[in-house]
Amino acid sequence: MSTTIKDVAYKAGVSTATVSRVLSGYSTDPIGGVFRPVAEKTRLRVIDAANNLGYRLNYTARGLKTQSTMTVAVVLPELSNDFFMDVAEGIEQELNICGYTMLIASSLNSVEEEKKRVLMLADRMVDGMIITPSGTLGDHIQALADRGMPMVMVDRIVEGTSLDAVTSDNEGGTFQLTKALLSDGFTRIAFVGGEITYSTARERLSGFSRALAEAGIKFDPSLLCLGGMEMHDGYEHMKNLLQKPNPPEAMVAVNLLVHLGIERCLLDMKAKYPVIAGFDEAWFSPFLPACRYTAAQDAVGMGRRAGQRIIEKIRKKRAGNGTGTENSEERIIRLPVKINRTVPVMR
Amino acid sequence: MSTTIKDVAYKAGVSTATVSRVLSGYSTDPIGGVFRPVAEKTRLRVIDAANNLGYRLNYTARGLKTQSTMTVAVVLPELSNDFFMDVAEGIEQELNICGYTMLIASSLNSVEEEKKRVLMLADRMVDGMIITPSGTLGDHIQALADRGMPMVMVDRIVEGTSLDAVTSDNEGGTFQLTKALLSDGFTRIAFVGGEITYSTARERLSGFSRALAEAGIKFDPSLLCLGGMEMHDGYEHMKNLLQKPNPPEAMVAVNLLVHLGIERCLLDMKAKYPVIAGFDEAWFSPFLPACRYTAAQDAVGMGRRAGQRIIEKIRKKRAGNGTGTENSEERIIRLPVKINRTVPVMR
DNA sequence: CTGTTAGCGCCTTCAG
DNA sequence: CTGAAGGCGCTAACAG
Repeated sequence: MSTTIKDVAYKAGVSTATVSRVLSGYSTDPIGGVFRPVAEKTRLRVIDAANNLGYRLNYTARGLKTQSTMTVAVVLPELSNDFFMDVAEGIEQELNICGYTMLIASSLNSVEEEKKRVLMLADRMVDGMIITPSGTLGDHIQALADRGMPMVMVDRIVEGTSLDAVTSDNEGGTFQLTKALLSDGFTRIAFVGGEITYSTARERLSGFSRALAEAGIKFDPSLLCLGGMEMHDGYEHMKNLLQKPNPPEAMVAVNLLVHLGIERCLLDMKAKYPVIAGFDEAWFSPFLPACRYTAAQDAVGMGRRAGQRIIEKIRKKRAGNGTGTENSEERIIRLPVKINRTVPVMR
Repeated sequence: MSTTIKDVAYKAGVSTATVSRVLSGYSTDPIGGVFRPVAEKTRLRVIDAANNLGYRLNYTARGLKTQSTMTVAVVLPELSNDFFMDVAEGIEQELNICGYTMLIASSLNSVEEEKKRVLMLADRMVDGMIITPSGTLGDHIQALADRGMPMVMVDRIVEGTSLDAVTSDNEGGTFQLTKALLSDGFTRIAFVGGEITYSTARERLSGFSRALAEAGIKFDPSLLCLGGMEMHDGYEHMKNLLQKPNPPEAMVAVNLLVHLGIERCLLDMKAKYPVIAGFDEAWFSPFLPACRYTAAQDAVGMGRRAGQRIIEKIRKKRAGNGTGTENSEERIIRLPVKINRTVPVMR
């Protein structure tokens, strides 16, 4: 097969141990990083031999020995979703800096699939795992963490687990979004979408309620349109609202997809536009006729933080002390979101 | 550490060899699939023991022995791009069916990064690789393939390699897109965007030219705005076009991002809209004021085909005969694209 | 400073 | 039908 450490050893006239030493001792690899005592001329001979033979270190084999594969697994709910892919991009950036590789899988927003994928990945001897849980149940996640797998959650949080997490200030963001609408003079404000199995949705709803409460508004329950995080959910909710005697003047959309569904429905129905304040932002937000405010998340930043976090935990684990679950730092990082007023072009 | 085959063997009162046999012999795993002679009651004892101990097969270790890790690597130019993520989704679906796991990495559209990532992944002992090349040079790709790595290209093609590929009918799609504009009566049609290092861009340009030629139009070279595949490229090109004495009446955008840039520019400049026919389609296409036609690619389908293809090659390789590069079937699969007329809402 | 010796967890002849 | 033994490619003591 491929050329191995043995071939290099033979060609350089040294033992495999020596080859291994120069390979890991002098590498910029974060795993070793320490200077290993190998005579300079021996070292050069080895390096030469390796280059001539086109030798490449086999990480799988090394992993078997060192119990570390320099890979971390990422389990996301969907791949074809800008938001999660920005998160993934951030994670990859950070991992890459430290020489880690990212293994990615999608849970398709199903807890069952998630379980399967998580196990599959764990079987691949990954060093750690970053996950956006698809449900309210985190038993399988917690179980893995308890077995010693470094883990961090990103975006969505499962309460009752002891894992670290990186997410956005969902509550605060929605609070501000709602307040912006209020100070524009709107009072009949609907809240649209939100799968309450996701922490993000719950937190956003909570921010909305608080803003209304603080403003002393008594809320019309028929304006609470919970359920769903997808485009068609927004569409359906909007359709229902339009059929009511007294539709809202403004609305808060739980996320971008729901926001888009609403916009699309308004188009189709040729409805008089209510104003929308939507969580998430996209470069095409200005194209959306009803869009007035957006809450921009730093998805890439979230990914990066999650990446840093998992690396910390992996290192801490290797250094000896447990899974790092017991660290005293704040366990949940919440990144601020930025409220923007959409430039009202071409209404 | 984790429970191993040894523990299971001990608990079941058999040898590790026997455990291994039931594990791989009876598994639905495509690797083995063959019946191995183990007495039914022994088999059950082993299975029992494994379950009790919560045993999980270590794929890394197995890989070392079998030279097969049941993982395939996917190298894409960007992660935060709907199109490529749909492709990835398709790949994952197909791989998953056969028990393979997907390792993903992004080349950031840089050949240098691509090289690094490709090698990194190869060092992880992946069974095969699917790649969307970032450049015109495919030496590193071809080299890997020659070393026996099953590989297939997706979306973009590097000529001069002997690899299989799955892509869209870029030429035909753009041809039709252009023809649609022509039959609407437009004659001054610009072609905007297109990194000629990418086969997709070259093919699309070629389809455009053919349509014009067949219609007997003599083309104004100032309407050829080559370069770039990103939003800002579309923006800049449009800006330039608007400053010319005689801007186009219609335009073909090389892809979605460029299309969006154009739209955005038109908005900002409050320009009288030319009509756009754009390669790629999105659910928000109807929101784009200038959009008249789209060419929808089946990205998920492309991914699936690529997934199937790589699995075939991996199997063929294992079955004995080389890399499968020499198969007689058509090497390049081109999926048809669908031309749609955008419903002209709210202009 | 360097070579020898054991494995990491699993699979696979080769004998029974 | 099953067990013993050797090895995949690499690293980690332990001796020199």
